Amino acid sequence: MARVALEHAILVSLLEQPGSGYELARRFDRSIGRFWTATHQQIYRVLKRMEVDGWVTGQDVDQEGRPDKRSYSVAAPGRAALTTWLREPVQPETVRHELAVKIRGAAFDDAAGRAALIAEVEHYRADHKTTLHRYLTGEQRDFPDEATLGEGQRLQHVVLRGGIAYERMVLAWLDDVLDTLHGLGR
Amino acid sequence: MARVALEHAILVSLLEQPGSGYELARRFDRSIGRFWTATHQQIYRVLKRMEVDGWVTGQDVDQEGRPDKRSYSVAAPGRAALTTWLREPVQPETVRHELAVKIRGAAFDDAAGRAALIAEVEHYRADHKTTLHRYLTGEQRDFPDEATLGEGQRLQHVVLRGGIAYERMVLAWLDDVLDTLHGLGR
DNA sequence: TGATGCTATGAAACTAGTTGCATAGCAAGA
DNA sequence: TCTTGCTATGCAACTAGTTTCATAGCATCA
Repeated sequence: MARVALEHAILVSLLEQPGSGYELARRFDRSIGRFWTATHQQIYRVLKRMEVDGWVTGQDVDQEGRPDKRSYSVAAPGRAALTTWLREPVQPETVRHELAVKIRGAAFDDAAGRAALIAEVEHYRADHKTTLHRYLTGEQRDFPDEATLGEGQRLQHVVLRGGIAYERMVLAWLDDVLDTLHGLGR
Repeated sequence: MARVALEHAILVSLLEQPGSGYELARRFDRSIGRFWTATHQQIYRVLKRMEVDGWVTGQDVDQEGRPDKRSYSVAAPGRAALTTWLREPVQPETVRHELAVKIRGAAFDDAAGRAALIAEVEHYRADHKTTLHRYLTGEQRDFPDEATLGEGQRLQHVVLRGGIAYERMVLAWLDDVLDTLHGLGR
């Protein structure tokens, strides 16, 4: 994992669209969540540090009908830091796939555990199916015509296509997993 | 991410085959690395904790031609802890995909940065191609005939098929990414 | 008016994971 | 003999990430 990569994910998100910690947390649950996850506590803490370092500037915004917020945008040093980081070598992904551990672990559990795992896999599959539909809906909405897209949008689109390909791959694999689990009893 | 999931990944690995911290670290770089990564420092530390907790038992093994080692195997409380964990709900994966951040970040860099990114993507692609070939070679070696496999092996195989599907998906997506990046200049 | 729920921010304590360094056995080859 | 390289284990310091708890504005509805 790259050092302090969350900072850089936040810089990209704020360059695409300035916003508050709360808004960033929601993006990290949605569009950015396709490739990065973070809790709101982590985001607020890192934003403070970035503001102290001069990477971002924050200003309080009065809102009607809801609490005030503090909106951030990227300052020149932040943009310079991002450029430096962009040119560093990409680190290999760190993989931590709990379900795969449980599948291999099922070899050391009994029939009841096996049944529980099948139920879990089905639940997990339903979640991924929902995610895929959300991505596809978002794709229709945000990228209807490739020819009219700007460069930033094309890059966002290709990342989204990665998310879509990932979800489709997962769904196909989970079918394989379910077939395998059902096949064990026989 | 599940709480203390590394312990459980170690339990599964030790149930499949007892071994030392060093051996575990290598497995986590190879077969287990398909779905979990950990450094040797982390593994040694967690193994100590697991031994204190009575989850595993370690014993020193004299070796000829190489340094002595401490080999661990799973004790009854560890096996019980694993069973409990196996039946807990699966947590959604936490995604941290640095390359995706960099691709979206490329919208805020110049032509030189774009060229550097293309080189990085190509390097990254070569790594994944190597990984795919390693998986396919391992599959031929370890799972030549599905009909003769035991239950544990079938479960290991379906996890490996997941790794293979993942690598194939990544390679196809990286081609899409490269096309997109090349298409920006025009 | 009280309950619910979303928006909005944050402190504190903890757990997990990384990085750099250190040590040592033993084999093979220059 | 010296160097290189793999096997084998570990400490210390640090950074990243999670969990729990707390606060407060404002809208809606019962």
